[in-house]
Amino acid sequence: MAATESGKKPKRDTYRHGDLRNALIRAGLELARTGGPEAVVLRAVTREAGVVPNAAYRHFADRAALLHVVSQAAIAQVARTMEAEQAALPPAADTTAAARARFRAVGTGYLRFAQEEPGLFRTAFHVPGDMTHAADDDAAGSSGKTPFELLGAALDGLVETGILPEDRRPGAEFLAWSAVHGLAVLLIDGPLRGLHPAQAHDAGQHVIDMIERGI
Amino acid sequence: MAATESGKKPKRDTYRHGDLRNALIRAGLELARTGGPEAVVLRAVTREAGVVPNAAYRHFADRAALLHVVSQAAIAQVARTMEAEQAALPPAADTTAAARARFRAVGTGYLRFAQEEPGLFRTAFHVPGDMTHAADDDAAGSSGKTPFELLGAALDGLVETGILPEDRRPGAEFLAWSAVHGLAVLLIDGPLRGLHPAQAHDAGQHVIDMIERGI
DNA sequence: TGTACATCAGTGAACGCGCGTTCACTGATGTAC
DNA sequence: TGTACATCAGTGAACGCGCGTTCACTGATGTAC
Repeated sequence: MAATESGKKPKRDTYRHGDLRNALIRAGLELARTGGPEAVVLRAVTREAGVVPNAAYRHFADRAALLHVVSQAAIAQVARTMEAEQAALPPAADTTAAARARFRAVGTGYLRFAQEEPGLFRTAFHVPGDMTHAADDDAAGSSGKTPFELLGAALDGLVETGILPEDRRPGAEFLAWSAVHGLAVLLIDGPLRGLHPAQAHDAGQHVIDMIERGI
Repeated sequence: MAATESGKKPKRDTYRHGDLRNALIRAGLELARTGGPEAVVLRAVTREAGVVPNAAYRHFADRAALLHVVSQAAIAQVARTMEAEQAALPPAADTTAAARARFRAVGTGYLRFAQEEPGLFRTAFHVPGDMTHAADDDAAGSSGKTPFELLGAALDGLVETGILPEDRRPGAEFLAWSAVHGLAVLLIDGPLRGLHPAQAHDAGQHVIDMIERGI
């Protein structure tokens, strides 16, 4: 309605876009952020990028290929949040306390991401196996470790410091992951959705307590 | 292509259907069984029931209303599977062992349903709060308890027999549910999908072990 | 037991929608000479 | 430094699809007399 159309959408002055592939991924992340993986709709993504729908086919084979890349980027963000949680840890009294804290930070970071970015979290989990093996390309500035690898490293730390008996180590990833992921789902889509962030944090700490005791 | 169209779909000889509402629910469950909640598509459901699409509007306000009822029915099936798991328990040595076994059966039944009927499981979980409060109508033959109520009763049993200290009881539902539900998701949509049923069962028992120790 | 009539379950046709994907194109860019 | 040309990123138009939902209808059923 405004006279000049107000330039809200990215109007190019060049014929070429120049960075369309990345622009599409960014637009995909933006949509996934709000609406989860099902919101990563090819026509919406290209609209967002200020480009005609079929332009996407210069950079991705089809919608599934685009969504896959967006999903990988979301997974990288999960991993980065987990690493940030560890990096923000205060110095620990001893190596045992440090190992415990690093382990707990893995879960806390995972849950923090789920709470703060439910759409991206669901998108990250959308490609079933991808949290466990590294993405092909390394999104800016992370260690390149997957969430699963971070969890594994933290569990190794528990074993090294004698907190976790060595014979309990095998399969421990899936015990810890189950509990934390389950809470994430209850918080996002389940009966705990809408919980106050502080209460959600408490619930997370209780689940991690349970894991530490029960693992 | 066959001469008589082979009568695969339910051809009515009456003008009226007679039981369309239930037929639509049954068709919805059938579709949900295969494809989860997003497969409960109004046109597919009516097609399955051998009726014209808009006929559904005589019995449901819209697609969402139909899906909600289908979801409730799926929840009732989860509860029934859990109760069946408890009912199949061998006689226990004492009340303590009995309480433990009943508690474990809650989780085992939940996981069994998730593994055997992933589509219905996802449909049951589709309405966020509904596993925790009773459905309006009581689907044939169950106790009418929700999965959440069955879990609560089992936890109460642990407290009564002194297995679970009373001060740990509050909030214990969400610890147990998180762990079991998380495993269910990993088995259905996650990195554990495609696990051999026996291995999946083992994983379930390990998660329940963790809960018992850590709760 | 028989007839008139109101009810309302299911029909038939149509709508507008947004989707993923295809095709032939055009024109800016960067390279070779 | 200047020109010719091949490349290929993005355009424009169109497709067929299945979806949820609406409308005016029709005719079997069950009730009132």
